[in-house]
Amino acid sequence: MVQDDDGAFAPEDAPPSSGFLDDGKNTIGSQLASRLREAIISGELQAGSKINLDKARKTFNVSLSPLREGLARLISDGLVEFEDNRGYRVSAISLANLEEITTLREEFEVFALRESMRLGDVEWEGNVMRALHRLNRTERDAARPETLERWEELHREYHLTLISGCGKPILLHFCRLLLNLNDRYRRVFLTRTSGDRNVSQEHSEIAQGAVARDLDYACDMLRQHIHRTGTNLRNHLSTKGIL
Amino acid sequence: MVQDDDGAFAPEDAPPSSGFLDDGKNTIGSQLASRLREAIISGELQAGSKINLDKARKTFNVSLSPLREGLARLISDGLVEFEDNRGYRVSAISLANLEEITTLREEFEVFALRESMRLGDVEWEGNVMRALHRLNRTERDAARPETLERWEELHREYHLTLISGCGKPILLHFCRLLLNLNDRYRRVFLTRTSGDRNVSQEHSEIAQGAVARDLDYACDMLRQHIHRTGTNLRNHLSTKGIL
DNA sequence: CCTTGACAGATAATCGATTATTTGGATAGT
DNA sequence: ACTATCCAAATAATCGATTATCTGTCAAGG
Repeated sequence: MVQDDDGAFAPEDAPPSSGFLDDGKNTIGSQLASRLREAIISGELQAGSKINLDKARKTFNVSLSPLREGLARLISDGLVEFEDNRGYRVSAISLANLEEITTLREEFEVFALRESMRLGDVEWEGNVMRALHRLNRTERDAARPETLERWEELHREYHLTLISGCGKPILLHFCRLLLNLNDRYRRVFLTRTSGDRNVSQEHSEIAQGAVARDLDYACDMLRQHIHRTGTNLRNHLSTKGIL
Repeated sequence: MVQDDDGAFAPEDAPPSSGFLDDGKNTIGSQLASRLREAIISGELQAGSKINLDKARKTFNVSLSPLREGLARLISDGLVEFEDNRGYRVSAISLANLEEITTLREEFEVFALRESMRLGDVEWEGNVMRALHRLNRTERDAARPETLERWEELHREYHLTLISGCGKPILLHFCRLLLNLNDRYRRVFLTRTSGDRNVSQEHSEIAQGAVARDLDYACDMLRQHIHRTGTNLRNHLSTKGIL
C-alpha cells in the first residue's frame, strides 16, 4: 500500500516495482495477507476449510491482531468468508461459483477492455505490449512448480494491464477480485493447457487488437479466451472430482 | 451475519427480519460496522476525512480491536480506505467517482435485473411487489429526517430485491457495494426529488416490467432510472460546491 | 533564505492476557 | 434407545499496555 493514491480502490497489490529498496509490504498484517493469499490461491489452504485462529497464529508466528487484519483483507478479495463468533473460512469452490466467475469476467472484463481501448493512452499501449511480451517469453512447465507460479503472476499482470487504461478504479477492483477467484481454480485444477489451444496466440491476438483499437475484435477475442478457460476448468473440475 | 450460508458473498446486512428476539448484530465489531456505515452514508462522517483511531475509540467507547474489525468491513463496502501505517479514511467523493458509480450501476444492475427476470421464481416476483409497495407507501418529507432515513432504507431494499433473483452472489455483492456508494451521494446532496420526475412511477414501471418478464422494457426503464439519478446528483454536486 | 537532520508528540501496529461464545459430549429424564 | 440439558474444552472477541512508525517543528549547516 505504498504506491498509489488516486482515490477509492487504488491497486492494493504491488505492481512489478523494479525494486529499489523498501519495496515490500510494511506491516505484519500486510505480509500476512500476501502469504495467506498465496496459500489460498495455490490451494495449500483447502477451499472451504475453516481457519483456526490459534493454529494459524502459531503457524505464522504472529499475534491475533495482525492475523485478523490480514484475514480481513482477504475478505475484500473474496477469498475468505467470515461469520460472527464462528470465525473465518476459506471460500468454498463449486461449479456454480466457477460459472458465475466466468460469466462475470466475460461481462465486466470485456467491458473494462472496451473502456480501456476507448480511453487508454500511449503509455497504456506500451504497458500492454510489455506485459504480453513478458508473459509469452515465460515458459510454463508442469514439472517445475516455480515456473507455474511465475507464469500465473505474469498472466495475472497481463490481464490487469489490458484493462488498466479504463480509468475506472472500482471496476478494476472488481476485475482484480474476479481474477483472484478464477486463478485459484486454475492453479488447483489446471497445471497444463488443453492441447487444442494456443494460449500464447490468444493473448497476442487480444493485445494486438487492443492497441490497434479494434474494439469489436479485441473484445470478442477476450470473451472467447475467458470462455474457453471457463469451459476447460469446468471439465477438469467435474472430472477431478469435487462437486 | 446470522442468516445466510450459501457460499461466498452471502448478504452481509440483515434483511427485514420480522424480529423475534436476538435479531441484531452480535459482536461489537459488527455493531460498530453498522454504526459507522450509517455515519458515513448519512454524511455525519465527512467524505475524505481521516479517521483517528484514538478519537473514534473514545467516541464509540470501544477498544481498538473491534474498531479495526468494524473499519475492515467498511473497506469491503468501499466506504473506507486504508493505508499501512497511515490509518483509515472515509472514501473521498468526486465527480469522477460519482460518474463511475453511475456507469457501473447501469452496467451491473441492469445485467443483474436481466438475469433475475430470466431466472427468478414466483417468490422473487412476490418480493419485488412487496418491496415496491412498501417503498411507494412511504412518505419522503425533506423536513423530517427520519422519513428520509426510512425511505432510503426501503429504496435500497427495493433495488436489491429487484436483482435478488439473479442467482449470482458475487454480482449481488458488487451491486450492494455500488448502491452503498451511490446512496451516500443522494443522502448528502439530494434531500428531495427534482420536480420533473415521478420517482414512484419509475419504480412501479420497472417492477411491473420485471414481473411481467418484459426483459427489454424493464432493463431500459432501470437504466434510465439510474441515469436520471446520476444526472441529478451530478448537477447538485457541482452546484453545491465540492469539486 | 533554503535545505537537512534530529527530536518529540501523535498516531498506528502489535502483543499477551482476559472475557465471551460456541461446540461436542456426557448425563438425566422419558 | 431418544431427546433435552448441562458442563467443559475449544475457539473467538475484546481489552489495556507496549512497541513501532510517522509528522511536524526547530536548529544547524550550507
